[in-house]
This record gives sequence, structure tokens and C-alpha cells, in this order.
Amino acid sequence: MPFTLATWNINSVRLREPLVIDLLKAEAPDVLCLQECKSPVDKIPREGFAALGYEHLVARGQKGYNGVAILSKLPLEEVGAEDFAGLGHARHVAARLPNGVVIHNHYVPAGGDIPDREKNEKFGQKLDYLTDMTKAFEADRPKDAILVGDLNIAPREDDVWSHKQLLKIVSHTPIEVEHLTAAQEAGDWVDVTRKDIPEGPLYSWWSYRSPDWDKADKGRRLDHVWATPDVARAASGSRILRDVRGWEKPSDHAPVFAHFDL
DNA sequence: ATGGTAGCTAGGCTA
Repeated sequence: MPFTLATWNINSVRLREPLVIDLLKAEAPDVLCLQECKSPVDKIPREGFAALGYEHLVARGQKGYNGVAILSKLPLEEVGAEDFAGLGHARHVAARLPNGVVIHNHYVPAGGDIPDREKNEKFGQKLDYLTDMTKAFEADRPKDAILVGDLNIAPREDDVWSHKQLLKIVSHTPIEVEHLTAAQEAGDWVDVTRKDIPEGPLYSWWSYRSPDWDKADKGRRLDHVWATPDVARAASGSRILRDVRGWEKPSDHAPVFAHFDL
């Protein structure tokens, strides 16, 4: 059962319902994982998605902040949700496809501006979220699984516009990269996007604060698609839809796609 | 060093 999967930090699913619909019409992924829905689950505008064949939805939500959703043309079996770092936020949800593959959709805390947990509680929460993720993978090694989402960390030098200038900027500090790498290794996760596109600059997010984001191109790769080795072997054709960042009233993130021939 | 923009929701928090 081959399928195409996409992940996109939508920054309000209600405000950007028309953009979601445009993406579904243009690219028709089988599964679309959204982050930062900023909506209670019962207020997600699912009718417009269902009309395009996306009849299945598994989500966690809260008013105003966070929120994750898995939207699918294929049936979804809800697997549940974790509350890593005990924040009580809607940052994870998981669902199983008919072929048995479990999809984990994460929105990792951004972590505030100061990369020091003594001075900034939110940075500590971000590291704790990743540590809890690592522990969960050590306790229960994932199998036949995909993990996607806004992980809010750009791990590689070529995942940011300037490695040197971002070393002390939250999202690219060494301690964050260490925590993310520990989680990745604990789950034996393969970075599918970099398996398919091994070389060169690759970004999925450009700040709203940068005028002329396209020309300046001060991006970071914060959005990721990981898979367990067996599933990753079946992956191909990964791409980041940079053009979507240039749509009218855009999200600050571009969608990331991967195809799986399973 | 600072400020730059956006969403939610009505002043400030979060990103």
C-alpha cells in the first residue's frame, strides 16, 4: 500500500482552512499531519477536508495554543497521545494506518529565547520533552513507525542559514541538538528527508519578522520526517514545498512531504 | 543589542 505523507505547521487551522484545502487539492497527500492548530478538536473545520476525501481525523487540541491533527484519506485507528514533560499541552497524537504503520505527530516546545534552563523555564521544558521522548523509545523501541512534526530544532549545519550565527540561538544550540539526537538514536529513527536529500541547505521555516524572506533566505529546517529502518527503506521522493511559504497569508512553515512504497 | 511580524483575543503571551 504505497502512500504519500506530509507534515505542516499550519499556525491556526481555522484561519488557514483555505490554505489546507489548496494544498490537499494541489498535492493530494494520503495523510497530512498538522501542528499548531490552535483550536479545540471540535472546532477544527473538518467538513471542507472531508469533502475532498479526507474523512479521517485524529487530533488533540486546546484553545489558542498548540494542537496536533492527523488528517487522512485512509482509515486511522487512534493510538493515543503522550504528555511528554508533563506540560498538559496538546503536542502529540498517534494513529495507525490500515497497513499497521503507526504515525506519531509531534509539536516540540519552541523553548523561548534564552538557551539556559536556569534563566528560562521554557528552555528546560523543551529539553525535558526530548528526554521523555528518549526514555519512551528506550522503554518501547518503535517498530513500523513514522514520526513527524515541528521538532523546533534544526540539527545539522546545513539545516540553518548560518551555523556560526545560530549556535547560541534557540533551535540550533548544541545541547538541543544533543537531546534531539539522543531521541533519534534511542528510537533508531532514520531522518527520511535527509536520506532522500543528503546534501546542501534545506529549510522548512522562515520567520515572519524577516521582510523579503525569500530573497534573504534566513531559514531553518525545523520540520522533520523520521521513520524506523524498515519503513525508511521504502521511502523516496522527499521534498519541502517552499513555494507554499509564499502563498497569501501563509504559515511561517512550509510543508514537508515523503512517499512510502510499502 | 534591539526590533522586526503573526495569531488569539482583547492585554499579553507565545512563537
